[in-house]
Amino acid sequence: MASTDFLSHLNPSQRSAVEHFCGPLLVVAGAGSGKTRALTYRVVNLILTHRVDPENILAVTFTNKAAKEMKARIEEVFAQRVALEGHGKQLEALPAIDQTRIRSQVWKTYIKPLWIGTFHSLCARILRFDIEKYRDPQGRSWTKTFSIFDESDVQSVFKEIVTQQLNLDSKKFNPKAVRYQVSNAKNRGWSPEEFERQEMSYWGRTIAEVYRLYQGRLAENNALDFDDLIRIPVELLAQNESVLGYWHKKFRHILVDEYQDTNQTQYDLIRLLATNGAEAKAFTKVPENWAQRSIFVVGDVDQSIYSFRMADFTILMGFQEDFGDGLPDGDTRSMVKLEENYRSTETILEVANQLIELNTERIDKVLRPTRGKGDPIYCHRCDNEQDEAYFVVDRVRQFTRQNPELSGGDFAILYRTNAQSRPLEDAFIKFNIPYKVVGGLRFYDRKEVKDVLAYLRLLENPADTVSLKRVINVPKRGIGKTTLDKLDTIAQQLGCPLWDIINDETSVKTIAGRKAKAIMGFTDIVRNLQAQAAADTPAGEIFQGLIDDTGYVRALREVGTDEALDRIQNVNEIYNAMMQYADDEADESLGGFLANASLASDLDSLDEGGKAVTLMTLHASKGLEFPIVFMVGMEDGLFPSFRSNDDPRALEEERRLCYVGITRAKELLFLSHVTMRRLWGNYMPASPSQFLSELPEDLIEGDGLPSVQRDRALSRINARLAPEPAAVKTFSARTRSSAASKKPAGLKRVWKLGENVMHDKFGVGEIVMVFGNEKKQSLAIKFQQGATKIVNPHVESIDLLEGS
DNA sequence: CCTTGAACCCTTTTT
DNA sequence: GGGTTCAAGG
Repeated sequence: MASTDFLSHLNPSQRSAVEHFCGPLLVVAGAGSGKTRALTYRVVNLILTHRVDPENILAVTFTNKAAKEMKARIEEVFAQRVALEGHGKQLEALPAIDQTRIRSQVWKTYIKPLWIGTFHSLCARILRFDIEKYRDPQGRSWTKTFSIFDESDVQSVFKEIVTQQLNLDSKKFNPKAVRYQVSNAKNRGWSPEEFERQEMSYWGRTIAEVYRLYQGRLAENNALDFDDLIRIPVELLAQNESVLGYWHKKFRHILVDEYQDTNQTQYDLIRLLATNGAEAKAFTKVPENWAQRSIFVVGDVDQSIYSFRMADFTILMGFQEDFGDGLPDGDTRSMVKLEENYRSTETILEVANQLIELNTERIDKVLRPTRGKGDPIYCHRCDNEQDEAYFVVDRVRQFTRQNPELSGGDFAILYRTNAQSRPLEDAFIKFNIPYKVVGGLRFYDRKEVKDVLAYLRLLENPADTVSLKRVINVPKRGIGKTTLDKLDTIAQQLGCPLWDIINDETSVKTIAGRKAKAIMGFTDIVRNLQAQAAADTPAGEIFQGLIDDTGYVRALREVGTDEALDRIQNVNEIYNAMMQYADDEADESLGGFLANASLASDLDSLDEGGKAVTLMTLHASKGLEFPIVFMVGMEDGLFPSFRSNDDPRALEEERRLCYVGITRAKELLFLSHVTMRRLWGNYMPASPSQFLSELPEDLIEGDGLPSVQRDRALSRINARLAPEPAAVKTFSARTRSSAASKKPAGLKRVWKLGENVMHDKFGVGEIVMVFGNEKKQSLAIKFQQGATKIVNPHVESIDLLEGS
């Protein structure tokens, strides 16, 4: 077989994306159009056909999970080839020992040298080589053993600066809001000074000051946050020609997935690497520049859902101008569109297409179905979130009962906010159905895991005072706040890390008096373990020593509660994670493991197709697919979020998020909303999401859309799903008089201020505010019962009262 | 110094 | 409703 036989699995557009060799290429890839396949095969093709050395390839993925999958798929292609060429057989037909040998050989030759990962993990890797060459504008520097602060570390630093160091009014300067501003500034590539220039007010000056102090704090701790992980390489490449030259020369072929979700700094990084520092346009103007080099980006503007962390899809939209030939679609050689969808039924695609067409900021593109029509979308209206959870569980049970080939892993429940998982979890527990929540509390966010990791970080990086403070009295050693404050004050006055103070016997004795012994007990343990770490002892061995010496597990065992035993389990799990990392990456170093752990996310370990039903946010679902998808909580204010109320661009992003959710489904899609939702303890009325009224009615069944006749809905779904007796009876759909009395859609009325109205649930009220335009109105109504509510007249049943 | 209970945020979305 | 933070008492 020719060396390009693997290309036969591709359609013509995919094939032209994969076979493109040098120069720039933008791949506009709709949901489910096989872009992962295109990326994977492109890497294979570069190596096989064009003889590109794997170590010259840089592929940026959006999640660690995607990186892992991509490596696995590339490995699979190569392993099959070696089996065929070397043994004349399919890999599976060979003895197990040969399979293993082939795989490990392929891994070593082709996979390990590839640079595949997220922006964050790849940058962490670059920094572990080169961070010591970096100086920030204040002349500060970091060492290779830098810590990566996670979000909660960062939050606590901000809180300390805002409320203690600067003593600001936390009403006006909410530490979280300030942190968000600083993060945004960093992702735009703004220094504190630049921020001040952009926001010339007391507010702006104050944020800039916090930003300055925060950066100082990071430097003192020899630490970086997630934003710095990208920002510092960018600054380093911009300030150091030889470092830039090295990486530019190394990464000849750059691939970026989910390009619509890159932000300014990430773009700068890619640009610097690709062009050796030149502006994109200037670089492209000289064709020879691209002689042995390419930049290949894949994305879909309609799936841009991360603008809250400064992702900017106009970067993708500018690619043609930037790197490309800028020619129209028919003539361009620097853009390919993948529009054939292999994932979903025609119905699902039609619904998705019609929804997303309401957005104004897009690249024109449709998803063409390749599969059959499929079943209608089913939209259900529930009384409250428990009712909704039971609806979901009910359907899952019925489907799995009637279709033995289905397992829990074929179902996904998607929601807008993490907090929505609770009622769903309760229902799954009650009916004893295995489920898995993605996101929420990460493994690495658990207290006991953070404690152990803080110890480990301290071994690598003694300047990490945040970690030091976390563990100095864990388990309890009688080192309290007073003692710690005394030591900390001195350290700050001397401008040295806290560790340097407590590591000096004399100082400790002077400052801490009778607590000195407790502190020295702690420093002895840490010093001993640090020596091991410095001698490159494998991470696993250090971990064991740590657990023994600190008595961390012993203390938990003494507590003896179920919770404590769980924690011991999680501590053991860290060891497993270390072994796993050492295996996967052939790296036993503590530093490697720690960097990896800081960047790990819950999604990485998600096992699709397992027994457990997956519960997650719509954001987390990007890139995944499931045969059966439930989108719950389709209510105004929740989805779309109330924060997008008066911001059209934010609303478009919510709509894209809805589009992402819909296009996850392969076979069946369920939508649901509730009439009453519990918020901070008390029930609030909720009206159906405006997105529901934006979907094509003729493709949707069920009692959830006011305009859809219930009869038709019930007949179809009930015909397929036999009714469940007993336990599920309490939540089976019951006739709602209000649903039956709904006005037909299309009868749209322009509502005016001051009109008196009758609402079918809340009674008589007066319109006190009108939002939106004639096409899409929402009303603030002050009801006689007292409450004022914002309602959507297109989906709520409202009548005008005579004489108003 | 550590435990207890009241006050107090909170719900966008995440590498 | 629920998890975290902060003050008072042991």
